[in-house]
Amino acid sequence: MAADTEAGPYRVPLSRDRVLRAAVRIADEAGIGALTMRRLAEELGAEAMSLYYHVANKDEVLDGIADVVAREINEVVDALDVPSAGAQWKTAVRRRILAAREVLLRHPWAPAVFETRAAMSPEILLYHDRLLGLMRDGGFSYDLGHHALHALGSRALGFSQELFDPGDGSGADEALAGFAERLPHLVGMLAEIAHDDPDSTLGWCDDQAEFEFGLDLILEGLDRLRERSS
Amino acid sequence: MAADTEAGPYRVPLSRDRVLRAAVRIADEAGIGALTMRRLAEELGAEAMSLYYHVANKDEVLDGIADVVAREINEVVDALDVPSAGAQWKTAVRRRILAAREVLLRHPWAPAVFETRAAMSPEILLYHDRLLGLMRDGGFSYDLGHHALHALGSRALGFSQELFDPGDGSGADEALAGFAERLPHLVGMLAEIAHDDPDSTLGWCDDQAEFEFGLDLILEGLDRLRERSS
DNA sequence: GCAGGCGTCCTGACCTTGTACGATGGCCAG
DNA sequence: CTGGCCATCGTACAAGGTCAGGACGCCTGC
Repeated sequence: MAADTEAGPYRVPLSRDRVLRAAVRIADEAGIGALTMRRLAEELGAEAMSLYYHVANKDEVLDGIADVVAREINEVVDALDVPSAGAQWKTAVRRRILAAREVLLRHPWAPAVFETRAAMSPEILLYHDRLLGLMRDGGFSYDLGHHALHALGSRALGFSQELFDPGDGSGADEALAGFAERLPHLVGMLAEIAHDDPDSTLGWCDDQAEFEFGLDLILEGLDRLRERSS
Repeated sequence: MAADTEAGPYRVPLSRDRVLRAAVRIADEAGIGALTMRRLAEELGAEAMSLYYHVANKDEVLDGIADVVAREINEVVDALDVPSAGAQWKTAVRRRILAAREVLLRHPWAPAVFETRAAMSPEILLYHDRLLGLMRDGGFSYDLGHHALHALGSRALGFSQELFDPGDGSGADEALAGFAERLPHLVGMLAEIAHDDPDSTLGWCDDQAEFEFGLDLILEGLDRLRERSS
């Protein structure tokens, strides 16, 4: 991995590109919290202040790594070749979004960074343009396509915001058990889920399955609106 | 506002509650970025280190203000009295979520804080338990209710994650115009939207309308699944 | 009435992190 | 050789979270 750290007699020169790649590496391996300018310089065998010749400030680094991931998504997604005409739009969009999701699963820090940034990076725009294109192939009006992009929200890029997460297997169960009598429905629900899925701990959820459920719900709703409008 | 800053001969003593309230005040008025321990102490007419007698650290402050807002949501939402039996579940859930959204609009920083925290605070759990209760009134199985909570995601609490936001009126339009020829669908879409809504700048979106569109799409999808399963 | 303890608050300092400013050293044109 | 530019670095500062150790008042047991 950090092959750049050890420099031979001739050191590879820095560049905006090398800086951003190193930043992604750090975030992947040690989490976005570990990404500091000093740590980043170290990864490149340089000093912190040297980075500033290639990037304006840390914000630009964050924008940059968001763009790197977005580009990676676009590369993966453009390699897909799924027919999208008429009723096939739905499968095409579905495939595309699930492919994007796979990229994000390789960069778990990326959603958090996307959320913070303005998200109007060229690559993100490109991604949404193509997605909208698939919908147009399916017969969407621009108006419906617009609504669709908003309805999908972050799901369009392959992740969803879960404010309610019934236990990742961590200590959440006990916290919940504390006022179980005040949470009759959640407790009942978790009991049933645990029953259905015996080899999981109480309250465990299959993120992928839930993501697809929500995605399909939206896509099917959109498809109905599409049919109605045509 | 900062009536506590000026202390008479007798100063109001600190307390966890006063600290959290002051923190919410600062976030509301100056943004979450302005919320530092020193600034918080100042707001209370005290010194930074004094806060640590009432809260363990800043993380606990953030957890705390998230809980304050969640409590505010629950208060508003519990005051609602909408019938939820059978097919009425949908309106009940819809009203509840839109009411929660109104609270969040008063605390624009809250979504970002919710996203960061574990979100398993008692108040958040309570909120979701009640929401699930409404669905049960509508005839949902626990399994479908579980999927529903995941599908709603952050929308259940009244906000949605927008990674694609075609211009808040800021300089996004020009950025977009830069590679217009590479974004045919987005450009076409924005042209049409601007046309439909002449009194808005190019690309402006009605957040509230879009939120409701996405919400209704999901609720209707869930309602269909409910009918099919009964 | 008084001393010790405890609850509450504060002073000072440390550490991390981003970054401003200017110096350094190599390299190339004149 | 020499001046200038490019890329890198050293030093230093400010902001912000937090630790260690007091200071101060009130309450209680003797």
